[in-house]
Amino acid sequence: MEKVKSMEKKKLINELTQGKEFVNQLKNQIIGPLASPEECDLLIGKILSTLEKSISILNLKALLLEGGINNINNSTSSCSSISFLGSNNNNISPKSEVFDSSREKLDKNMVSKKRKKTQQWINQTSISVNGLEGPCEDGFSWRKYGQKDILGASHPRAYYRCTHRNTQGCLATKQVQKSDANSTIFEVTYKGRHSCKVAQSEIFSLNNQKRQKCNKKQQEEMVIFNSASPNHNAENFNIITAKEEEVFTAFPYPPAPLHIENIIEENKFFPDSSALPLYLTSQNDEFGMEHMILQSSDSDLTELISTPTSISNSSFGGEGVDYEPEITFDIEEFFI
DNA sequence: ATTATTTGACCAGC
DNA sequence: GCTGGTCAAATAAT
Repeated sequence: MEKVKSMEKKKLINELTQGKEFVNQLKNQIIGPLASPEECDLLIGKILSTLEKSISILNLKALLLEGGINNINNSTSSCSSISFLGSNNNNISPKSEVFDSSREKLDKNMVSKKRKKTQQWINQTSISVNGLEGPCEDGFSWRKYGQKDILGASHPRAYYRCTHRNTQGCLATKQVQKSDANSTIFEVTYKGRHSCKVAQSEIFSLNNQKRQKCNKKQQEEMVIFNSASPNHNAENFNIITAKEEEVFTAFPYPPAPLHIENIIEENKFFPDSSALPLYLTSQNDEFGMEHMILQSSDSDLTELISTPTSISNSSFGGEGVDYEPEITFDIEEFFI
């Protein structure tokens, strides 16, 4: 095990060193009087290749650590700003939903306005919309039922519930709020489980469509990239196939947005993911190194699923899935 | 006509 | 009393 760690560390250092070399060469090309577009293109291809390899090494390590998580977005995605956010809702009561029958206002169909403490789990995610008007589709159909200005927040919070609430009694809700720091990022908090079957089948077909699209795009990009950099065909091909075969859903190539909702949704259909984190955050150390930290809480019912942004609510994790408490993942630790 | 969104009011928790 | 979550009537969109 230690040997493997050492080898991976060497490989990573080697790749990054090469990348640095290529950047220096590119710099000389650009600054120099005889810069040729072909050589610049070649160097850019080399740099991208080394970065891809480095990221792959880090991601594979992360994947191994995550255990059952097979759909964590990678840092090369254009949604890289997405981060798994923690929740402080550990105090949510595990009590089942109980209405006070003494309340006069309650009739057969009326739901009490009383704040419910019955949220069973929360997915808090951030979605980079890359210029789109709103957050990524998550496969469920939602109906907006409220909007509030939140104290200290520059953007209002919108409240959505599942469209099938009335017809199927689906109690899933979500809150969407633009990030204060970056208005192109939406923080989406999911509460409750989807019990609607319509949504689940929609998600399944949506995910299949997205996966097919992604596959097709990957193939197209691969052809384009290979024809642009003939000297690196074999190298690049190896990277691509490794990702597709081993960690396809986690590491789309070329880097493409992977919505957190999809991640949770897919986990919904793969309930054997046994180590889903309650929250996953990223932070930078003094060297700018990004740390991915997976943490879980031993809160009774609150289950946070990481995204930055989207996933299958209802069975995400599902009943019977045990989360190990206080699992912390620091990617730098892998190399110690 | 039906469905979705907006928005002020209500309510519980702190 | 303040804040955040929800309701439901009014309004808009389809």
